[in-house]
Amino acid sequence: MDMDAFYAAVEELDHPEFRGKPVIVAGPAPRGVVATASYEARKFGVRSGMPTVKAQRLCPQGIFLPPRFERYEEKAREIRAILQLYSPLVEPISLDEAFVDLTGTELLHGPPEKVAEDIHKRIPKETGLSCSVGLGPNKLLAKMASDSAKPGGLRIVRPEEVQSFLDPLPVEELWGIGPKTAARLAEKGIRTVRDLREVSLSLLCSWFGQKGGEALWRLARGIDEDPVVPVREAKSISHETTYPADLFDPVEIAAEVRRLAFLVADRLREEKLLAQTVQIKVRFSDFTTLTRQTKLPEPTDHPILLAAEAAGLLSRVKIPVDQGVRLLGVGAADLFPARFQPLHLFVDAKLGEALHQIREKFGPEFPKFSGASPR
DNA sequence: TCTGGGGTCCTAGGACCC
DNA sequence: TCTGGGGTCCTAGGACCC
Repeated sequence: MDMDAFYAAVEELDHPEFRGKPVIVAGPAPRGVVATASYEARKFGVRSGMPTVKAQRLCPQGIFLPPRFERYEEKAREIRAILQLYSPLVEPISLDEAFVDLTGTELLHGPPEKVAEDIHKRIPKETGLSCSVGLGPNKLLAKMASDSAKPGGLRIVRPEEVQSFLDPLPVEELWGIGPKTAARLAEKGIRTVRDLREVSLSLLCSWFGQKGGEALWRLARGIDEDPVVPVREAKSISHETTYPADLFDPVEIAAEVRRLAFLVADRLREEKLLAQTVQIKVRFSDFTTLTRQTKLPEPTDHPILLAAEAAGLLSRVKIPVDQGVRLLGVGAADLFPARFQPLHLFVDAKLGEALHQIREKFGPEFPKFSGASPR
């Protein structure tokens, strides 16, 4: 199940005066990008991922709105609750998309075809938002079926129809084939799924490696054994910011890294997790991007420890003289449930706890990251 | 036109060990 | 003195998805 132009549709729901107009939910120009464009806006060529400034040029009469994620999350919860009436196996892919495993639900809810129709009618009726639904023998085909039904449709792909459904599609419509892989395939004259299916497994592996080749071979045949998994453990948590203007002051850059590390610490604590790996990401004016990571002796959620590690990683990065810093990011990986109190051998655990409580009470802008604090 | 923020998974090279 | 082959862990980068 995949919601149609979800963020834009929620805005139209909340602002009836916007309905039928080109609504574009986007980060602010000049550096923002389009998150979702309504179908009305798509007529002008506006697409998600497109820089906001370009969307403004293509569609000057567009209604440009900043995202309101909390509101979208509210609607997403309503939608998930509906899906969960039909199966306990609901796997959200994002706020606006989810897999529902209907295996074995027939006695309770009737045949999957009927359930798909039910969901397709019920979600718009109960949430006021349009959705597309795809039914297939596995996740790959359900996903591709719903894509082919957009907007507002329902598509059923039965096992015997799999190849005739996939064959005429361009390879880039396969879930997992992006622009790079599509371009490499096009160089070899492979444009449709049928073309791809005619390439032998061994040739694909010689081009894309063992795993890559096998993945393409299976995609072309609609083979997918991935189970529907209702709850996945997070593998990493991160925060990153693209600055309205590039940063040049090393003191300010370091202060920003510490601020982001504190945000990551907040989230680790909220989710009751400890991290043993700290990562930073730096993107320069020319868009070159690098990452540094390090493994800690023990997992932690301590804001000062995490900030110190992140700052240490930053000190390993040589910022070219002609480059400013466009983006900074801090991430945590190697996550463990915080079942036991971490040892915190070197930094007072009570200080970390106090910082967490201050930020809970007064907000994440505390303490001030002036850039003046020493490293 | 100039490229967000949050993720996942894969590859490749080097260190280290047996 | 110089040498294999395999495995694991760590790090950096890249492709892809929403």
